[in-house]
Amino acid sequence: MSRLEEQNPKTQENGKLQLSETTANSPEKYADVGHPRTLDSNSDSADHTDFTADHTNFTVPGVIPHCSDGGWPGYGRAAGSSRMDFTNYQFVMQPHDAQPSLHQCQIASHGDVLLHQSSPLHFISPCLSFPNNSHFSSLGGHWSFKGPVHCSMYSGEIVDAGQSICPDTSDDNRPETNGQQQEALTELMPQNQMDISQSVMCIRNVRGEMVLMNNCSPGRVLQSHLPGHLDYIPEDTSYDISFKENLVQTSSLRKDSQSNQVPLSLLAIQPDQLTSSEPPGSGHMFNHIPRPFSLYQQYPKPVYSMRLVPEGQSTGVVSESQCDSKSKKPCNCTKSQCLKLYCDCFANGDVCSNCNCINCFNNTEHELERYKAIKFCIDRKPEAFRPKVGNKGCNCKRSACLKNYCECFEAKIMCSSTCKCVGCRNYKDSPERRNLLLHSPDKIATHEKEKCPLSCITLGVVEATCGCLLAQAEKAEKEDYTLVQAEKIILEEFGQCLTSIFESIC
DNA sequence: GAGTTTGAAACT
DNA sequence: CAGTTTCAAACTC
Repeated sequence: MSRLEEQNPKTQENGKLQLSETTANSPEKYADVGHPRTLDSNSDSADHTDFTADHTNFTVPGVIPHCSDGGWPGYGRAAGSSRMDFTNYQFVMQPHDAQPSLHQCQIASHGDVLLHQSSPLHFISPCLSFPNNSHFSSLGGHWSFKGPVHCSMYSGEIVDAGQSICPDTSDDNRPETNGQQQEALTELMPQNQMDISQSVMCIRNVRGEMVLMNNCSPGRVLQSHLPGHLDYIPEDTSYDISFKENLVQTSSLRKDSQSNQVPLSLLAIQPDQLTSSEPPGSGHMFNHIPRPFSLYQQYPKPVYSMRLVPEGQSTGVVSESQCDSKSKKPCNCTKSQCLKLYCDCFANGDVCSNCNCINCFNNTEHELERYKAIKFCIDRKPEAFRPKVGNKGCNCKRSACLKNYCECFEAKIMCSSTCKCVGCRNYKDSPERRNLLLHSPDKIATHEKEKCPLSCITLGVVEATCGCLLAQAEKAEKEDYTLVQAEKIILEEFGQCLTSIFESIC
């Protein structure tokens, strides 16, 4: 339930609000903008890439322009919004017939995303080999959404392209369990969906960030033999190396990698806003394991995290601290082996770390068991790892929904019509709730945030808006729009989204 | 820290 | 789907 709903209750029944159906982030609201999202990678549209004569430098018009002022003429400046800061960014490529140089960078250790059949968005992403017969079968040449974008998509669901970085299958250093692991992973993947075990995905997390994730084995070294590899390496960290490495691959969505065309949809990527969950030099910077998503606590550690909102601006959904892995509460499981949803770590897609659990299998040492447990949960309940709060509602009977037993209260949201609670006092005008908050200043701080008018800009709204913008970007690409034309329709779309949001607020 | 309460998850 | 059991977190003392 959105804050708008909370502010516009129709009736109150049995201590529970009956709410208006008109919301800023309702699926219906954006249903008309759920354009089919198809990137026709096979199309031979105009070459958008501008190469210099020596083929050593190129910029990607419409994707990540190399702007002299460090800015970006596209997103971020729309409708008077604060400009997202972009640093100069330039890809450097070698001629295709040049001896490929070697990049080495560690990439994510495992799969990060579990797709399930019920997910509104499915990828179709065959892996294709590079023309140089490299063992990298990278870069699905074609990707598309199987259906229209569901602008009301759940948090953490995949909303954008996934591309593959396929590891060296002859890697002798692969852990012995990898075969089993791959098998388990394969079992996890429904048909017609991309092979997440060998993939890089671009997803949007609950904070409105675009997050690329890949799925390789721990410590695996990716040796890049890309025909168009990156020589330009920022000084800072290898994260950016990884990012660019993958961005180049991700950018090469065409079957014909010689075309060097880059989908306009990659407009969403903002390289200088990358964040990483682990510090440089950690030696295991991407050593994390597959994890589904949840609304609270920790999220899949991104290999590359690209914010869609300017740094420092919250989506109003989850605070930074909530997402900080360091803030993850340790579990105390004793009987579940931390492989059931009783375990908060497991339920949140986290591996146990610094927990007090006993006989824990939710760790990197028991990946196979963990994979199977995840599969089991998803098989039984496809939405098992989806955000629960706001989608399911609580079922409290004795706590009046005013204690942390109540998931809604714990999540600092009011109960909604989706809840099945009895004797609920967790609604807007509840005297008990008000009294409780008055006597708990710490709770006031968090609960009162809900009253912020901007709180209606929920994750759903952000996702819907981003979906609309991406749809326009893809449309522009498909129809061979010029950069100016593309920017125009995207900005117009953004304006319409803002108008819709504004109208919803008012 | 031990015991109790609570509600979600798991099971039947 | 409903009822029961299991489980771990929240809470109380």
